[in-house]
Amino acid sequence: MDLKRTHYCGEVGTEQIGSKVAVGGFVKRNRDKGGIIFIDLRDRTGVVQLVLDETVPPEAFEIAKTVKSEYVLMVYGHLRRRESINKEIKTGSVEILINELKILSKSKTPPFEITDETNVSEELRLKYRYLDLRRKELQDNLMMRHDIARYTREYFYDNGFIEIETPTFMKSTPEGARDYLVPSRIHNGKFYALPQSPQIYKQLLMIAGYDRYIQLARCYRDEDLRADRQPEFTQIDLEMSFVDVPDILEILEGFIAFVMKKVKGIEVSLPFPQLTYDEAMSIYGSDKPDTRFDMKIVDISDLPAVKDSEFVVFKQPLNAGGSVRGIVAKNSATTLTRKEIDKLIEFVKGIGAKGLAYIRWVEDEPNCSFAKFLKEGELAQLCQKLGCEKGDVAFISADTDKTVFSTLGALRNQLAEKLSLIQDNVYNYVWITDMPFFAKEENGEFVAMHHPFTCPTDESMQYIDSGNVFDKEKVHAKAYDLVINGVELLSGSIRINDYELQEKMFKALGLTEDEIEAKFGFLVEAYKYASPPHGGAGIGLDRLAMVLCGADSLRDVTAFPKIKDASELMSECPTEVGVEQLGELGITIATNK
RNA sequence: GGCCCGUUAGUUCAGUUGGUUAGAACGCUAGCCUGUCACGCUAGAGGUCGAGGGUUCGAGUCCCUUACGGGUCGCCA
Repeated sequence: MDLKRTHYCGEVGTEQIGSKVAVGGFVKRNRDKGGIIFIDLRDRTGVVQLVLDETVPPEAFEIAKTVKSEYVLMVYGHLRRRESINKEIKTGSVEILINELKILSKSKTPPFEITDETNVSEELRLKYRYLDLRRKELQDNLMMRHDIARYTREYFYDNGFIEIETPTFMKSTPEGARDYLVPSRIHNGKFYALPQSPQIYKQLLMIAGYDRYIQLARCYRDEDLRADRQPEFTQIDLEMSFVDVPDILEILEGFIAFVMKKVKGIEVSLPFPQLTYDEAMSIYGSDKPDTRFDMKIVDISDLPAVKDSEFVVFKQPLNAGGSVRGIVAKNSATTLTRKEIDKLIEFVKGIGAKGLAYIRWVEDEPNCSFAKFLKEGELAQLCQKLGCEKGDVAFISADTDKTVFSTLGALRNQLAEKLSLIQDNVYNYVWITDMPFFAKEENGEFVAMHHPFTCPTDESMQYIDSGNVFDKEKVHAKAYDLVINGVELLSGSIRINDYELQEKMFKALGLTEDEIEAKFGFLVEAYKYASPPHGGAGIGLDRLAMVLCGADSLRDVTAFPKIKDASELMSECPTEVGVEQLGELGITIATNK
């Protein structure tokens, strides 16, 4: 059988009129008019119209009558101009007059129609993912993802990076995210871990002198999913020697600009703005601020109306070392009715706030939820400080700094969505630098905010072994995140390349000598053989694709994604395995639900 | 693990204070149709209302439990 195609469906045009063509594809639609039949044939490039009338061979006409949606056809014919042009599709001015038509494969009636626009439930689409993937939207997304991967390699190869594959079976080091474990058959009772990132291996590559490394690395984290979090994902992983923070930011900015130019045709102006972590938190209440809209947080703790207030909601947090801060939603007073504001208050309660004070200024006078605690003129002062004018609504949060920031940060995003403050096709970039090294757990223990190999800033060194526990909160790291439109797209740092400092940091994190030796002994040992200063980053390829495709979920840029409980609706994995298989691994299952 | 939302035909949905035989559109099946392209026309099939229990003379509708899906918090060095 001759299956050789001369063209893709979407690639025939007026230039080929008169020529013989052979195309294959899926039937999008069969419009049988009785004496004339039109079939829309689709492949990954687009759609072309086939036509059969009394001039074509009767066998072909008879077969065409039986053709249904999603059948796979191979057709041969002549390309000709259409009588009436369809401006909606790329190939709308031509059609193929059929000589021969073969049904290569028949299809059951699909559970949903394969259309460009769909409102079918995602559950059904994921169950029949191979059908969903026939749709243009997903094909376009996966093509764009392919382009991103291709230009990523081009950019980094051209900048002297070499691609090296690191193991996906590695030693489990249960710090941070939960590892996916792989049992060993040969070593019963022992386990490999799948990498959460190739972090340690790439550092070893710098010690080995490979200087500039890149890998499109599959990474795995056994944590609960979100729209922007899959248990397995791809990281553009890179590491460079003989660099400090500015050198790495430059290379990374260049990369983003290159991809934006190649994939989206957008010129990006460099360098990107930078905010320290502390600035980002106090201005936007978030370490991944969406800077496409303003709505900055204003600290009003010092105003007499707040500082000297008898309002217990303000008084109590201030006495406990917290603060009172607010944001203003401009021109929102008519949209944000009392009912809407109540909903927003419920929303912030859901994320840990005790409540929310507000000033709503619709008519001549502002309406304030705590007016009875204000003295003459204080409301005007409040409004002035906040920047709240007629037509605006101001929201005020009073609590610990941490809660105030998370409340207003989340509220800010919520308001932007409610008030449609975000334009399409706008990309805003911001570096977040000088991250804290330690994060305090609820039990009071300190863990590494980034990872324990992150180099502290020069100014922080004095606090590391000062012996004062509170100094730990002052230690900042040479770590940076790039945030695009409120999405944390990449994260990186300069690493510690001095084994003595590394041991010190491990100890500051509460690891004993024995634990350090057991978990990271080989890494500490490696650094004893000298290492150039180095650092790097991991760029979320999936998230980059999500942002560039304008998708809301990683599922829309992943061919076969997992759902919330980390299972796959199509194959229904994970599944149980037989006792024999488990026996070989020396595993017995203790509990069955 | 907590909280919130959803589940009615193959699909997307409607379904009034609880009241006769649960509807529509698309899809599907059959027939007709020589310029359609969201083709058109005619006819037709298609439902344990997610599951279980309860209240009631009577439940798609009210209550409880549960399953499944989504969002979010915890979690994600």
